[in-house]
Amino acid sequence: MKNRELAQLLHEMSILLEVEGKDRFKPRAYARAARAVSSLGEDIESIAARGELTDIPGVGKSIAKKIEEYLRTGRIEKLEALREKIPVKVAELEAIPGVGPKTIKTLYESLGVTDLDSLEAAIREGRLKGLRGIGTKTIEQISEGIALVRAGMSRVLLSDALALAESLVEHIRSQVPVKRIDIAGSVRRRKETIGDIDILVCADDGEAVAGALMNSPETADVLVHGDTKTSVRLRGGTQVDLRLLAEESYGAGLQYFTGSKDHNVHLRSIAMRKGLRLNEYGLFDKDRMVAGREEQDIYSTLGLQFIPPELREDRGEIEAAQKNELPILISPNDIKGDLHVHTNQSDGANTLEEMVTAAEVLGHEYLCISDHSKSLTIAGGLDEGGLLRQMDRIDELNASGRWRVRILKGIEVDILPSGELDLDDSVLSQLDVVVASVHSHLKDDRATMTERVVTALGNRHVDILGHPTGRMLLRRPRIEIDLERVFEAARENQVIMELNSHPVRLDLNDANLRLAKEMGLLIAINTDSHRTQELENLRFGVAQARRGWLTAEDVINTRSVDDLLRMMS
DNA sequence: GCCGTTTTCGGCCCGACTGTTTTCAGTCG
Repeated sequence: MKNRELAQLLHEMSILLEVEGKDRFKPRAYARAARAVSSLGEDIESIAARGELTDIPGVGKSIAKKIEEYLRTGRIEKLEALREKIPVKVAELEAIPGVGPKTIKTLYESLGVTDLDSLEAAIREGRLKGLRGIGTKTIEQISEGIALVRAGMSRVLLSDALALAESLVEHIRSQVPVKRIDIAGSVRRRKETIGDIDILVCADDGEAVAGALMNSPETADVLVHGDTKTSVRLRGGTQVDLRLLAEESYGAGLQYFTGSKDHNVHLRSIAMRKGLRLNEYGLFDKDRMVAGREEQDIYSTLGLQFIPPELREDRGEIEAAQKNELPILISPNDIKGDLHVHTNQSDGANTLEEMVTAAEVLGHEYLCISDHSKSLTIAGGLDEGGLLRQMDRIDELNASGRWRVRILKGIEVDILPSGELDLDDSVLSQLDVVVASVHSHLKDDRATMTERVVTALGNRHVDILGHPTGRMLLRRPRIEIDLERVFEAARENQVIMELNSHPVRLDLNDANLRLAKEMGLLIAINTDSHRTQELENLRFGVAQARRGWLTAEDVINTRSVDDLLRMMS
């Protein structure tokens, strides 16, 4: 996938153009194109091959040409020229909170600052003093910002952000009476990683609410404190924005601060076309508010279905809502069982019995035990003999009547570098569910890895491809693989794609899921649990599935155990 | 540079907060 790199290049162009300062709107056009490219569900190369680059919103003739140039040569001449003219390390400087294009321009033109080191030197030598628009406060803020960037202040996992946000909401509730309080922003949209946390409140004593946040045990610093907005930094480095909203504007604020930015811009353009004005205080006809108290009123007044937060990325959800064609998204209650969990027979922490008991408490109808296979020695993978003994044990437990949960026999079998599976077909054929996964030789090149996985999918015993891209959020990138090729092979062989619910994996991602669905594939939402508590991670998998536009129909483990086994046989 | 149920030209989201300004510019979301 070259999408990410291309998006970065387009973004860099937008900043450099802004520093150049010739045109006020060209930088915005490049920024928009960069965002559009980064949220594509498909390889940019495939779109280019079909000649459909200008179908991407924000990409016109000129940017399409530059994309083609990049795909052909790996470079964009115009960007190279800009870099030559303005040799600034945009990504480094832009990461400093409070530093944007204009500041970068000033620092570069007046002081020759091009990166963190030269900026730090300029501060040390006192050369920032006296620059127009930069006073002692700003210098201090930049100094602290440099330290934050150096410390690698980064995004956090959705699971961590959600836990923090929920505990802050509880803290505020316990301190101050509130009429309404909600988590908004990317946490509400359930993005896989989170930059900062947004909390919205309607309360009689707004100052007390802000105080509760500023004094919370998690709070390290107060960044901003005004009448309607307070921002703090938590001990872990995560920023929290608290906004106080009036009751009659609460829905409009919730809509506005949930985002995404692109969704809101698009929504506002629809309002404009209807002669209305939309902002965080409401939807207005001249000065008269026509919606604002409830979020759904904003959408209905604009002639739209209510759009679930997980879809609000301006990836077609607004057009679908206009036509009344939004999918009925899967919900946690639709899930009837988990098809990928480990026990202490391989690298899990709990016994088979403990895992089944925990699944029963969650109300699962079935649980498939799928420990690792023998080549994954570090995880204590099972060989054929060990697996057969586990299967006998499962038969005994199912027969014992101790649980309502039906235990299914499975394995997470390694896909070897050759594309062969790690266990003999004669044993695999006796299992209910075979999950096949790549755990080794993760650095195979794209062609090799694609061939390897496609070969594995050709084994008739494989039911599910486990964590198909192998990525670990904030830790390691996805494997190099042609997903479309893999999806085609999966369709031919009737293999199901896993949506691994572990908060670090969430693999497939939202865009991949949508592509898989469009290509007619079924998805299994599994937890890959290694301990009983992780069975509850289904919550994150379902959220990701919703971001991928999936309905209950698209997901195999919304089926009863009989239907499930029939579909996988 | 992009885009169009007002437009192929003339617009381009908008408000809060901060700092450095004596009336506003820059950043952020």
